[in-house]
Amino acid sequence: MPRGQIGPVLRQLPSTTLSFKFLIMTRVRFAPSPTGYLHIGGARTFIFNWLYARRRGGTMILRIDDTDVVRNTQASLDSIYEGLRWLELGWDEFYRQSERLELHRKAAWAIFEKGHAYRDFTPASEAVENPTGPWLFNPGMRELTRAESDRRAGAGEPFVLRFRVPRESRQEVVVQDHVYGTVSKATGDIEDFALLRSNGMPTYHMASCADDADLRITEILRGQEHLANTFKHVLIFESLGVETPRTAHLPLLMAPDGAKLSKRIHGPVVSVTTYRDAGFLPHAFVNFLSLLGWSPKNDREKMSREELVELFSLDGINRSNAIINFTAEEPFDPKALWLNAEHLRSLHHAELSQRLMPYAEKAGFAGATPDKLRAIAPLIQERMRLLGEVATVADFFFLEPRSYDPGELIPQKGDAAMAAGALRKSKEILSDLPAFDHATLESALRAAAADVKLKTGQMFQPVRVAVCGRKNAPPLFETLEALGRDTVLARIDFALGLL
RNA sequence: GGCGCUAUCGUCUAAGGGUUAGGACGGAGCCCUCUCAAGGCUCAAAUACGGGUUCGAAUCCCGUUAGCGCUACCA
Repeated sequence: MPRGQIGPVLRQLPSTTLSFKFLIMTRVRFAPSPTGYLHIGGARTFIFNWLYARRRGGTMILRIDDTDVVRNTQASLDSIYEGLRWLELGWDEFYRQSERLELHRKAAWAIFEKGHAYRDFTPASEAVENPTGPWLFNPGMRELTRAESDRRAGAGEPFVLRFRVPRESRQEVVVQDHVYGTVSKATGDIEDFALLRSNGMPTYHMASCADDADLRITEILRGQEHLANTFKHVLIFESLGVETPRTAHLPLLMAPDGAKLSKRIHGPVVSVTTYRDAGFLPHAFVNFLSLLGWSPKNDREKMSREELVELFSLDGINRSNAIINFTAEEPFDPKALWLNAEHLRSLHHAELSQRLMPYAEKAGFAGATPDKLRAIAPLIQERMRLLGEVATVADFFFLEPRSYDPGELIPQKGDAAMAAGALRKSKEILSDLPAFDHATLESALRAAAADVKLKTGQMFQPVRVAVCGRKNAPPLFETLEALGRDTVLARIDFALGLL
């Protein structure tokens, strides 16, 4: 069983007595069903729950809602763990609904015993549709006497256990949602939903409510798609005789076309692992998602995990859906990219190089070590938006530039002779320099440029291209220093051979 | 179809009766500069529509339109 580590924020909180904690302790849960990969909407729901739990000094629970045996897959479960672990947030308690079925069934039959549920023997194939309004219940089943119901069940006839939604008088089910305020629905518009399937498995509604009650969940933060379900849940909680947890429904994350995010339609961009593989920093990703549907209301954008915890409040959650921007060419929201770049820039060189290692290896940088990456970290840190971009930003530190266009060596308003002249002069100067640090290099090369009457740009470009294989690169002198004299001279020789 | 929810720059959002409707990303331009970045400055860009209420509406009310969700023995 995977364990989430408890974040440092919780450990910093003052400890309270057990009984005091028990009374006010906030308990929230993220309850994915393992029927697909972890997508960014799910990740955001997890993050909001986590932030709320940490803010309140409460408990974050991961509960796998796996009551749909037909659609559950191990691959999906693995993908959820993988995605959540990458977030580096952790969780405090873990449950699987499939291990708690007896609890759910007991709750369902308790509702039945109270007369708030009934057996429906209508075969699934005979379900009737109501073209003019909503389907509410199958005919003849609500009225079955208890004796008749018991007899048919005893005879082995399959049935679904349904909640008996009150229909005698007009009633309203009222929900006080933290985000959407007072929302109500007439019982006349709520169908007799299922509690137990004919195979004896609890439905989502039943399992979810029974577990929320048993786990003493205090607040439910979940996607807005569940807002309409909440009326059913209130009915269940009331029938169970327990208090309904307070709900806060989150506005949904949508695709740029306003449609629901879907892997089938929108591709891998909706999967959390895509962000990881591209080189997002977990806390930058958390920061980005936290800003979708929530605002600290003080114009803060870049926030550390600790700042997010400190600032998080249910009051800052919006009611309208948020669009996450991506295109076929650019799979990541520009703001996500910007935030990641911001967080990348504030990393210590040691941590940056550590985080860079796997991406350097993936890029095939043979000599890449944490030490070497650390040495070049200051040169590439503000030139990357994603860790994966190390492949294109730092290539020449590890691989010999050989395939560039020799024309690139020729500076503005110059010719091959000028480029060759600049390179020869540089080679001469660089060979004799007593030291090879960037300050020495800079003054020497500037003096050399004046010496041969070249503008600095005309002098430096040939060297830069010879050494980096392209015109756009990190600062020249620091780069030369990092590469070392032998490599630099060899590359200048190679370039001279191209001219 | 029925029910529920939502509507501020392209996107994320702030303002909850009185603001030149603010910020950020992205875009454009300028500056800095050995290139690229980063940074600094500037510009363009929004209250869906129609009615009310009010001295005054992005803000409150009604309607329209649009979008989203629920309407399963999925979650």
